[in-house]
Amino acid sequence: MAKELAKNYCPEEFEDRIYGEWVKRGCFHAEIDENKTPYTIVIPPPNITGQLHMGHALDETLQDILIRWKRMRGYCTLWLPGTDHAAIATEAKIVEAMRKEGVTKEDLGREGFMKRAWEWKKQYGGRIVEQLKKLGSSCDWDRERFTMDEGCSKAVKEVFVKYYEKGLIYRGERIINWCPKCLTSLSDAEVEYEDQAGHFWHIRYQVKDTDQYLELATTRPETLLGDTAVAVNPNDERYKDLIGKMVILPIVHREIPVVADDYVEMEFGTGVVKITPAHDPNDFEVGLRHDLPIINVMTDDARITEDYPKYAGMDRFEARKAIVADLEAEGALVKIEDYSHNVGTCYRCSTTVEPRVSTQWFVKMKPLAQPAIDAVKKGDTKFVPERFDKIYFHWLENIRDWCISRQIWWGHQIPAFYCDECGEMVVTKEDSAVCPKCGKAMRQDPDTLDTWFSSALWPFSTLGWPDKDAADLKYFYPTNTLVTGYDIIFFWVVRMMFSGLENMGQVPFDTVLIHGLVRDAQGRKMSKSLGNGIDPLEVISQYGADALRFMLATGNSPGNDMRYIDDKVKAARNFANKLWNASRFIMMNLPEDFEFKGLPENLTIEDKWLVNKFNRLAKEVNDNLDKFELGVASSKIYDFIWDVYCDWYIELTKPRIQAGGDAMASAQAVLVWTMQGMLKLLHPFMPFITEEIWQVLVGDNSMIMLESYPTFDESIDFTAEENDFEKIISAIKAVRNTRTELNVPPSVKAKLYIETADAALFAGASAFFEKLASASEVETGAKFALENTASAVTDAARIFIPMDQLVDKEKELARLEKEKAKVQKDIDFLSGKLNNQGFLAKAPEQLIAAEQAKLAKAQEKMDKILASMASYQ
RNA sequence: GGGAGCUUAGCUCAGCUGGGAGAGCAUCUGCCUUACAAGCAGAGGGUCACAGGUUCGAGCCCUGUAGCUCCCACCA
Repeated sequence: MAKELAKNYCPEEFEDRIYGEWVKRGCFHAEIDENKTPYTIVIPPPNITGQLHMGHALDETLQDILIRWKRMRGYCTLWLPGTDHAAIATEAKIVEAMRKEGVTKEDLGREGFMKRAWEWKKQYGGRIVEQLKKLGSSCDWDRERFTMDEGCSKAVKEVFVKYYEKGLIYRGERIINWCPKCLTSLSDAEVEYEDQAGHFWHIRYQVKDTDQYLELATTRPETLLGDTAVAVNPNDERYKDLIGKMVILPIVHREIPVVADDYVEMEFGTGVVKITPAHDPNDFEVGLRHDLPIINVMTDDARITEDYPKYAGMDRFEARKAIVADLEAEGALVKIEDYSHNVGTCYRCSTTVEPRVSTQWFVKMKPLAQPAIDAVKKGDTKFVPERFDKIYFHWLENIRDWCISRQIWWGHQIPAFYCDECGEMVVTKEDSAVCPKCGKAMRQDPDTLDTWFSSALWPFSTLGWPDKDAADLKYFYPTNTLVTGYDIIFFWVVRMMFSGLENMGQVPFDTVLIHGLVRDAQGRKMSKSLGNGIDPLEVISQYGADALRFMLATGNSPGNDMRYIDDKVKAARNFANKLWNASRFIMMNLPEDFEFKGLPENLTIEDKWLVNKFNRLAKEVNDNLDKFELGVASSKIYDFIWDVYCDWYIELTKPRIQAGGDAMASAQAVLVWTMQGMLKLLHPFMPFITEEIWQVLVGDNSMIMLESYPTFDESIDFTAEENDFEKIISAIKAVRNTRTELNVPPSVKAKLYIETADAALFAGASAFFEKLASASEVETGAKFALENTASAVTDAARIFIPMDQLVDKEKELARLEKEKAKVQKDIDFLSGKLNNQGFLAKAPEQLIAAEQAKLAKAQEKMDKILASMASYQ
């Protein structure tokens, strides 16, 4: 053994070094290999503004596990990394930084601002990437991309122009969601609704030339300035005769018509609705149907316009107060009720969204949505867990056109050009345009695209598209697994789906693995405002990346939220420590010149017991990973390493190691063989520690991450030996149990008399009883006539533990009585089942046989207990 | 108003296509046994939210109820 493992498990001493070695040796790089099957994951590109949080940590961990597993399974694996320009979020950050310096966007101008933004990107955009590396992410950094890099920008233009030419993109004046703080339009997906306590202001509008009033209720009295009608239901008898009449708008004293529209629910409120087409999406629709004027009463930062001098310059909420006061003064306010309603807020800054009429660019969604629906229905893409396809269908089936233009500068500028001379518009991939009509230089649309427009293309724009012959594109597309949180399905997954289908003619990935949120210990969402976020980097520096990864993978089942609990990471760290020490034990017991030659020929029964269990483990782990049950897989590995290997097998080998010679040599070989297998199985979950141990244990410059993953070996079948050896294990456990219950300290050794039909089996295991069951010596036989001994009973053996001075007859009888009751319960249960005609008639044969075998064992055990009890009578 | 998820040991959660309830932490009892006290050996602890149903058999399938959480939706 050339190198040695450090005495203590200190992940901080090797994780960075190991990562450096992987990178240096190009282990993450995907080289196209036509003899291999590709396996591709594109990373959900984190925002360049972002700092690594627990959500990323979970997302990256799951992806890295899959990638490392597939890589070891011989696939040509590509995990393509990159970052997203995060249009609004980034621009807001830069503007904020500028504000502190007293600089505005306008001061810099568009070009100056963009220059500054790119500098910002250069400075901070790499931060999150460096943080990803801390986790051990095995991304192909040679292929790192950015949504605003040259290739992605080219793809964006290509798609925009293509959609435009196909009539899938249009420009028009619509009511859109407007964020008065970000000063831009938002898509429907970017609006978050929350219940807010508010009021219902009942206001009365006078019917013109009468002393009649129409009472209506509103949650937004300030929009009254822009009212252009009042609506009632056409079937509402109460108001039928008023339809077509005019009412006087209070305060403003404008005359507006009463219109009839089905949209109005008679039962709700007073059955009368004020119609403000410029500031409410429903009212906008009503306005279209009745050809009502649209009066915008607010500026882009949601202040009242100059058209209403009394309120001009007030923001929405101030104006509301002032208008309510004026309504009251005018006698138009009837009453105020408390009312809680849904308010749309900006998903970036949480400001209340203001619906607003403006000219924007839209993607026509219906024709794009259908193929995306069909693809999932056909099973070309599957959600894990499946239930998320319902959410996906529902969203796509009810989708409205996608507003893609944003009134900010940081992003892909819309490739549309206008002629200020003649009003001509041209959409082109070129950087500039000349008016085809009057030959004048054209002005490019100042707006930029929704950040999700470019991320929608991510699975193919990053592989070289629009160059259809790009080698990466041909080899790696469609990608395989997309791993993301359920909160991103609408923003991203659906848009990648229809973009992939429309532009590539194929789904972008075959599986969408959905995970939940990582919450805090109390189950609350981690958030900046609550200050309850846990920094993954701090966790890593305290416990190591492996511990964090293992905790995230193990505590998680697809689609479900999980809580971050420090003790869980600690438990994972302890597990790493256990593995560390187990390998130290092995290495310190290997000779200097040890040469591993695989599994030896002369396996003992306990070796076969172990090998058989390992073989089954390898099968199950692969099966679980195939089904994306990562947490189940990792906990099986955990159990095997801790319970089977450390607590049993290592202890079992100690006598052989002390004995030396061939016994020792074969034990060493089996220890090493299994350790290597376990390290490989665990590697995707805990890449650092497994690599570190591997390199010391195996040496030769080999790397575990490039080894092949263990799979089920059909040629191995030691089931009989495994079952036999289980008899020894239960006997040892029974002896330990008896001794503990009788308060016998481990230091007091006793001779064991083992009465069993498997005398040879037990005789061969005497060293184990000495080592693990405090036996001074062991005698086996078919029958012993001993009195006044304690006894341990299993179905296969009755073990006498003679310790006269220690054994309290009464206590021992009581103990046996307890055990008898337990076994009797088993017998009752099993025989009840086996006497049930229905069960015998309908249960599978195999099960019946298994139950019969269990009953036989229980009965054997009962016989032995009764025999032991009899010896006390 | 629709839809989804959750409800399992004191706590946090697993539990595959239905075949006698599991883990970690916590608790109790012994152990410094020459890899590991970040450990070892033992033990206790659950009417699997509730009520029905299907079945030879239900934590798992069906129906309903309650509580919690989330998503979607144009009742102002």
